[in-house]
Amino acid sequence: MTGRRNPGERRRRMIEAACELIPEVGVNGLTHRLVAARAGVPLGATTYYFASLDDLVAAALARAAEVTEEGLGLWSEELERCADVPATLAALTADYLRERDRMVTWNELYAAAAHRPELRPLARLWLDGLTRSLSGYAGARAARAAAVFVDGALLYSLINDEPLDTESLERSLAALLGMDAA
Amino acid sequence: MTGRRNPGERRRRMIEAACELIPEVGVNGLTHRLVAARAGVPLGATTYYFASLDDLVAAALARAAEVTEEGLGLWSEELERCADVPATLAALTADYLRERDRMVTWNELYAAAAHRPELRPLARLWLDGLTRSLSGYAGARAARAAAVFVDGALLYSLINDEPLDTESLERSLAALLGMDAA
DNA sequence: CCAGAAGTAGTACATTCGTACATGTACAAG
DNA sequence: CTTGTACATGTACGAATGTACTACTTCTGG
Repeated sequence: MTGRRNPGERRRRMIEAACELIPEVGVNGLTHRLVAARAGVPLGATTYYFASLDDLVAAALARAAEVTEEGLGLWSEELERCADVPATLAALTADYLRERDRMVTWNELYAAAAHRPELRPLARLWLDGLTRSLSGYAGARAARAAAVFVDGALLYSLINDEPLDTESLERSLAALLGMDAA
Repeated sequence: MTGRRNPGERRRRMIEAACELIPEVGVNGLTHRLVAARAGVPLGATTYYFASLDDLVAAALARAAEVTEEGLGLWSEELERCADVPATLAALTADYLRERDRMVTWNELYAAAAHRPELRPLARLWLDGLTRSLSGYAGARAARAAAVFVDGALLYSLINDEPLDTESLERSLAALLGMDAA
């Protein structure tokens, strides 16, 4: 059923292969041949299913954004039923920062979006979504500030062997989310 | 005097050209020919002065880091003689965020460092330096948290047309820097 | 003045790339 | 069965790239 003749599956495999490759070689390191080899499809398939390499890259980044949005839904649920929002958010962030491939992929998306404006809405999904999730527990400014801090922590984890510890995250997020009260 | 025969000058010009090009085409978009054309030198000069393209890129990123470090010195001085640290830091950051080319270049460095560990010390200069500067006004944790937030704001400015406003920055930084007191 | 080193510049080459294309295969509709 | 259409695949090609190389010029130390 998932054999040769299966357009949807093939397309999905190539996007998945591209997603795997982005953390390894970067967005600009992607090539048709690399994706084809990883996906186990002939070179021609990559041009048959994607009008250009940019399209393939965009599809892969869109898929990565989709995965991130799913994760965001889980965060929302977790935050909703927890007692201590800053502590829970800190714990979620700490776990997240350990998934290095996701961090690298997301930063690649940021870098790509900096050069290609059409990718910016995609890049904004995470920060805007997190801000919206946090809006239930703090003012608009505080929610956005906390989201910005989480993104800063992402960047930090990229270039430091040890990401920020959970306690630092918790204290910082508590300070930011509570800043309207002060 | 700065005419044909002037090795130091030529090297400097090529590095400067590479720095100019990074915000335009990205680190991975750099080529010998692009740098040579921008610097106004023949192609051969780029391989005569740099063992490989990676060396050229590394030299350009090192130069960008040098410029950033100089800017950091100015921040330190400004913070030292000001009355309100969070407000001053917020104002400095707001100005900084408007220099889009610098933001893009710095994010390119982060992305490059994520893939090439030897660049990480370079990428850490800014965040570590800022943390050190702020250590005079808050605890180690708070100083680092504020620096991380500033980096988050950098990322935010990359993908949003309007960077964070000064007031948001000030409130957030005040909350983070004062979090030990709470 | 005169080697040899250092710098300059143009060109060549193997490789890799994105993409086009010709050919072949499977399958649904008539 | 025939035919048209979507899918599959191998190959080809022009363009661009990193780098090596050769010839030439300028400078420096003896």
